[in-house]
Amino acid sequence: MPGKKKAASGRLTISDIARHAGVSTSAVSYALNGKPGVSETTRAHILEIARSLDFAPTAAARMLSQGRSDTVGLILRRDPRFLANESFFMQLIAGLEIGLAEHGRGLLLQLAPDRETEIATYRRWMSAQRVDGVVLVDFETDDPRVDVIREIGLPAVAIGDPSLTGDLATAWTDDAAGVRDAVRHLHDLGHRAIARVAGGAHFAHVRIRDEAFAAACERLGVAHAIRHGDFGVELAEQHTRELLADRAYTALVFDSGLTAVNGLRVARSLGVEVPTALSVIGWDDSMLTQVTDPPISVMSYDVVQYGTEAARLLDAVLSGQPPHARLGGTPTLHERGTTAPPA
Amino acid sequence: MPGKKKAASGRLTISDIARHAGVSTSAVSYALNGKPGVSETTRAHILEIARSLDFAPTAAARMLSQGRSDTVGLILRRDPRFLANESFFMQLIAGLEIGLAEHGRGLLLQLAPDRETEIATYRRWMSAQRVDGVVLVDFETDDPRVDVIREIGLPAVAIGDPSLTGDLATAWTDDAAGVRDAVRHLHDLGHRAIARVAGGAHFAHVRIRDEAFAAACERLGVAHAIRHGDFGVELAEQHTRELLADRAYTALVFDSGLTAVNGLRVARSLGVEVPTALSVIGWDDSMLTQVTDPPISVMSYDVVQYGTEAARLLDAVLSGQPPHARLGGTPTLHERGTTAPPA
DNA sequence: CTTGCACGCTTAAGCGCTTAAGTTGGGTCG
DNA sequence: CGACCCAACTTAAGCGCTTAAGCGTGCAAG
Repeated sequence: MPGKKKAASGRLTISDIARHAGVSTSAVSYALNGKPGVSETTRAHILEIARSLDFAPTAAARMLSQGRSDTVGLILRRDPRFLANESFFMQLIAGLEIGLAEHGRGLLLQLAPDRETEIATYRRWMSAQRVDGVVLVDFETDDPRVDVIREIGLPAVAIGDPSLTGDLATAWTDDAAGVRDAVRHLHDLGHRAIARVAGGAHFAHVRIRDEAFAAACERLGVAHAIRHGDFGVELAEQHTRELLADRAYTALVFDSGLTAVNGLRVARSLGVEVPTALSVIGWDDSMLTQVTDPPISVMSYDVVQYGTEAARLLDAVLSGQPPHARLGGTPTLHERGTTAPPA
Repeated sequence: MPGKKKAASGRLTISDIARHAGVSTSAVSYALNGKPGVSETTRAHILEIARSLDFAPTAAARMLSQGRSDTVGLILRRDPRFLANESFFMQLIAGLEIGLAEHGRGLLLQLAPDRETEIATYRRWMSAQRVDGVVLVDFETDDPRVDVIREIGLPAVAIGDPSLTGDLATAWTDDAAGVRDAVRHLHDLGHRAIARVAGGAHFAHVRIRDEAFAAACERLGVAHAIRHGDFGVELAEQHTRELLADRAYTALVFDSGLTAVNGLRVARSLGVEVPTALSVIGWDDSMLTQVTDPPISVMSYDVVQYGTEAARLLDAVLSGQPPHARLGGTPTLHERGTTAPPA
């Protein structure tokens, strides 16, 4: 009988495996971690025993001695009920998971009510070594997190435009190119007056789209207007009504799927037919924009893939590579039922 | 000058604090954890130093010596692109966070492609002590996880109907009561033939709603039918078309918000006016059902609150209380624009 | 004036791993 | 044939915390 000392009081440890295999704990450690120090036959023997006993090394002990937690943190700083409407984050999380899984890392998720709490949590995570790195989302202009993250030296990858993320490693999408495409397409259809119903102006990606939109319109000689809201439907609805009041614009470009759907409804309630009297383009592909009648033409890219790229970038940072920017996707126009030549 | 021995090579530890305060590390530990063993003045002194140095004890070291990880695991076993459409999960996660935060616990999130991977992850988490407990969602009839969780002794809280979760602590919503309400309301309006466009039949909550629906209809002498899909729009659309083909039913009750929205569109495309010729009720409140024209009447409850209750229940389990069931909410009908007396 | 004991603190052991630094024993080479 | 070396292990220290046990001290009770 193998066990002779400890009566297996509680949980399986590396020394239980060592005893069963008749070797020292360090041999087991070497074997388990694929490091040199044991012969191949011994290694196989140890692995077999570990497998048969369903052994997995205690995470905390590894963390403590290796100084790594194999965990990556993500803080979402939005109202929960809002978040739920943004399929973006769920897809992003899914993508992150895929990328993180490649190195066996887990994702620690946290919701924060405000910026201060978010930053305090990064500090706490850093000093407690709770995570090896973090993923930052929702960048604003002059985002305070850039400095904080550098100050505390927390490895991070930013999801946002490189113009906002300072010296952080950044996964980005070329929103500007997407906006240019949308405007060009509408122009090609014959539209000469296009308005943009945007999200919160403090979001940097909104500003970037704003600029690209204005620039593209001007280059093509298209009349244009921008209204800023907060990604909620109330403000977007108000802006849509205003923009539609004098029928000055023949196309509306929205900053989300939700606001586009709402805009479609508002237009119809005003007696404005889509797409014959008005073209509508939304942002971000989701079921939401596909179940309307007609289904909404949207700018979109593969968010899951984007998340995976971000995770890989973080992995590069964690393995010591200098931070750099990586393109995670370029939005393209998916034409469905809400884009057509103006009346 | 305080520091005299260690030149603070790397990270701040409890002994740095001890040195600064002129006490032993155990005194610091007692002080930090609010335990007896130090005088109040010493405690205040230590806390002040820790605060000023922005010290937080290394998570791994605490975990190792305490045998707890202060982390709770959640595995979502759904297609990412599907998940994104279910605002339910984001709201649930938000609620869980709120409840977990009450005891400083974090949420480790994982996506699993299939049941086997999910179960394997629970085993791994358990033997690695990666989490203190888990939250289980998406129960099926004869769910294999009930036995596995008991077998490995992983503390858990189930989110689902108590009839499915065996001896697990369970947070549930009284879906049956909600369905009864919906049927009664439609009956009161004058409807005498109601159909239900349901989600996947292997989901237990779908079965529970099925039974409550059939029972309620029979008690009231209402003709009824049920079609099972998969929570996707394709099947739901097909079923909606079939059910509407001979105008046998004057009301349709859907199992989600998405399918209800889609159903609304399908009805309209068939020339069936809502709510004059057809009443529609959806499930789960979300922006989605509010931006349609007319906005959809839904059965819903506070999912965030539900999540918080679940987290508190898990806390009870973790503190040794025997598992029990806790009602997290009862869906009620939010009447909006898609319910009216039949023509 | 002793005994006792509660208080406030320190000492030291231990949580379960990793890994640098030995320690063998067999093969190689001069 | 002895010196040497390398592969294959073991020993032991250390990661940073918690906590049981120990140890003076001061004060109340006997």
